[in-house]
Amino acid sequence: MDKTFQPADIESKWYQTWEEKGYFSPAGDGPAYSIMIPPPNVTGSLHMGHAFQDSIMDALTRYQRMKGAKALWQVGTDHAGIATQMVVERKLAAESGQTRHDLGRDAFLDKVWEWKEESGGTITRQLRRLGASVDWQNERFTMDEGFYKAVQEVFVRLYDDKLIYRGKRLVNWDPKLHTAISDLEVENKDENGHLWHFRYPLADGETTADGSRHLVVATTRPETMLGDTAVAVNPADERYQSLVGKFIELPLVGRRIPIVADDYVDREFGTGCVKITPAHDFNDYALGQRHKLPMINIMDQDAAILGRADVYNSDSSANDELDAGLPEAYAGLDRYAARKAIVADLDAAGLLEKVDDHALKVPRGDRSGLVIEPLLTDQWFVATAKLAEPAIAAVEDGRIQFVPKQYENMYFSWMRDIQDWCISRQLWWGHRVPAWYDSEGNIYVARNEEEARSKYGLPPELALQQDEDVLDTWFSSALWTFGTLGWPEATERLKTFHPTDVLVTGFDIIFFWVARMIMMTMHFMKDEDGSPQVPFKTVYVTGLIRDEQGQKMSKSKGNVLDPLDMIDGIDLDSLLQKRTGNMMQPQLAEKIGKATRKAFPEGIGAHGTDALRFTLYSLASTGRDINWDMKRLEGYRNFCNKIWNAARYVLMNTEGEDCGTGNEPVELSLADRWICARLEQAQRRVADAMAAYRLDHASQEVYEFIWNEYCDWYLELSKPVLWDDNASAEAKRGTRRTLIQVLEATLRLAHPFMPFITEEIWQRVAPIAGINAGDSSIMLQPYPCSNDQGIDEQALSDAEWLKAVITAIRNIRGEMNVPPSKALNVLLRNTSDEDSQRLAANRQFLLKLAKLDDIRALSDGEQAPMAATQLVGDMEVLVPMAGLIDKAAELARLDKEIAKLDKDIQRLSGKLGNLGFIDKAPAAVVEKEKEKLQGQQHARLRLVEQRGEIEAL
RNA sequence: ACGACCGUAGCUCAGUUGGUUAGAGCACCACCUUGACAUGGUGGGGGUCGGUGGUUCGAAUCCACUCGGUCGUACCA
Repeated sequence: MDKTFQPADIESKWYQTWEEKGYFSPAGDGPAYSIMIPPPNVTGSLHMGHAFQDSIMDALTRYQRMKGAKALWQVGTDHAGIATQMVVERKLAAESGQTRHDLGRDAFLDKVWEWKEESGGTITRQLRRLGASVDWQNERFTMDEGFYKAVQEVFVRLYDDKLIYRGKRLVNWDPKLHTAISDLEVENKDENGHLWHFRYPLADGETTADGSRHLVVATTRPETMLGDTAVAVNPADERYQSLVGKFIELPLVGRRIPIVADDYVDREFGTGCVKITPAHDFNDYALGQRHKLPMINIMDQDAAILGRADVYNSDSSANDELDAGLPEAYAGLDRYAARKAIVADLDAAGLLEKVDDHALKVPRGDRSGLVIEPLLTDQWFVATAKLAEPAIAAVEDGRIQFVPKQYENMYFSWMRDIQDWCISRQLWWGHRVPAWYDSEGNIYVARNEEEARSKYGLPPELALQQDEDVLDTWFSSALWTFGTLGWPEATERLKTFHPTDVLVTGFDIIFFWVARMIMMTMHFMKDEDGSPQVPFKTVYVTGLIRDEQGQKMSKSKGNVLDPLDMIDGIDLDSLLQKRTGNMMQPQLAEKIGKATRKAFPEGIGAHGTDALRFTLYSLASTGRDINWDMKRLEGYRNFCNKIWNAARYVLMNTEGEDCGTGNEPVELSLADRWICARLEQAQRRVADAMAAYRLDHASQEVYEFIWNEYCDWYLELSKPVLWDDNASAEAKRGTRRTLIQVLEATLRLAHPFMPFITEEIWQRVAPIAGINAGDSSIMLQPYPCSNDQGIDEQALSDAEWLKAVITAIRNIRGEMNVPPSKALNVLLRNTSDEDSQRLAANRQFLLKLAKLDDIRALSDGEQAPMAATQLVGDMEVLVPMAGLIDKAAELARLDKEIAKLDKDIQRLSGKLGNLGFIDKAPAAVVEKEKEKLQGQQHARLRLVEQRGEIEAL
């Protein structure tokens, strides 16, 4: 074995072996356990957040698999409609200057599929590098044929159940992407704008209460005034009460629009008069519905002003009565150009009262970054109210539980105020809406055209045209848990693995995905008795991985870390290239380059997958964001190296030796019994941590056990036995057996967290430990679990004594600057019978680990030489000072100890002097404090005595 | 504005129902290349647990207020 652990040498080898042998497929007769991977974008690449979540899922899956479960980690990818289409469009533009319209729908889709084939391997390659034990044989893609079938099925059934409808409604329109997007895809950003105040002339010679001939309205979006269909005031506002029902002469357009009264209007804000544009503002739309106002759409798909408006009644039917004419001057102008022109024209007409600076929230599309335009369009919607009810109930009654729990509130707050979900997208890449139209616009929804004809009894000669739109990507991912398992077929997989056990995901997609999955699943998946099935029993919500400064990682900030770079390492030049090459905003490159050079002057070193994973687990306290820390990654790489070297030591001492695995007689030392007891404890703690989804605690326990117990103490304690020519064969055998068997079990304990290194070592260790595993794998071995026999408490407390004596001597050495090379003669004073027994049983350990020539108890009445002292309980550990220890230094050391005790004694006696404490605290607590005080006082007495003797020297 | 979460050592984080001297890793200081490991060993220093007030015999932990940060929702045109 190499002297240092080289992860690159072993990782791909083992992954390939596991995959080839089919170890990732669910197997056995154990209880089913399943996790669905949140499908990453098929053409994307994994970021740290994926690495985090996937590492967690893999640990859970490997853990359950080893515990005997028939474990399935379902893998797959998402077609990511808008994102993927945008990438291919950009690529097309760069390569040939063409748009998708130049190519046409079919040819364009071919291009997308080509791109998917080309880039789709990135994600799966990365998953393999992370060690993900996913079931590759059943990998799914949201656009594969079977999945499309599920999507169509759901659409048709929901339509037939009247839970999907088509309607002309106000939606968030992205003028760049030319598609509707959902509320969730809109980000509201604080921006500085203006508030324009316009004078709207009153019609028919009316005047306000104070004699003015116009009303003043304020707006942040002047261009929408072309579509105004009312001015609203508060019904209780006496300034305008008399004008309600009267009319305004809309400037520039000349339309007569009514003045209406509505509680929505805040009397205090601005002038208390609001212009109402139902076709271009959500609040106005709602108000328009209440007052049955017509809706006048003045913009096209690019958000440019139309020459003629589209006019609708409040029920969305076409309105032929109102004049659809718009001023020619603005036709074809972009909304911002139109804004400028309209403001100028109103100003020229003397109708601009004032312009104020105004901070406002601007809705921007999360993909395009453009300001979203509320636009009246025909779209498909899911009526969510009915679907939400059972979905809320499932979380309320605990059939689905969020970890951590606080996210349930987030879920409830959204679900209880849920809006209908706009599911159509004006894209080409996605699941095409399974609806057909005849020339009159009648709608026929079916799985295909044929079915549409038979279902609706349409004559063969009637021409039908399929809907051009595709469905929101989240519509298909909402079916992920059951769609991946074969639904709508009643497959064996579906029966076995649904409902799934746990969903691991980020809080940012609770609304996008989690909530919708719950709604869809509960509507379509039923038990035999007809009660709805939940998609998963637990939702484990992870936090975000941020950079060292707590900033979100993003491409434009240039602070993104690629998990593979943590694993393989990357030199500075390549990292710079990666971060600044091919940027959407090249002007940021310099700044990013500088920051990158500063953060990674040497690039990034290789750390290996196991170290990366272990770091992620150690930071995985539930639901909390993580500020990524390279130093911790290094620490856990060192941990891997520690394991590697511990194994080297064990192998050196056990390979080809008699390890007693054939049930030969053995003699077990205290160390042997102790490490077994500690292993038992560690197993219990890991099991508890896993049950509570505390992977940070689980990994911490593994770390502590391996490094601080097994390596720091047990391996050292094994040396005096193995290297002692006088030790019995039984003793050596017992130690070898313990060494190898504890290591073997520990590897299994650690395997879900660090799959590669544990496999590599285990393959060599297992046969020596007496396990006949053939060419099997650690990942198929049973997980080490508690033996139910109770823990060897005697061994634990004896070992504590042993460690305390050794530590006491080391402490004197350290503080007195006694070189480690100098062997000591140590005396023990005031020993109890137990101390004597422990001394006799562990003499060799003490001599070796504390580097002693000799250690013995003082006999009765024997005078002790001048010595430096440490206490272990009541026993004094004496290191004679002659020639070694300087008087002043020992006095100083004792003073420090005494001061420490004084502080503690003061605190304890204060506590015990408090009558309230004596009266009210539980007797056991009081008793404990009393004992503590006594012990400390005792200790202090001895040290003071000792100090006096030394001072008198 | 409302709500949630967070604020513990220089840094990144633990600290489940209130009860040893508040822990870990990294960083720091001193010593040590000893036959698994210098990606190491041994010893050590370092925190008034954001602040104030309260409940309690006892508060990092519970309550109120407050400051700072993150996120979400709602926003008035």
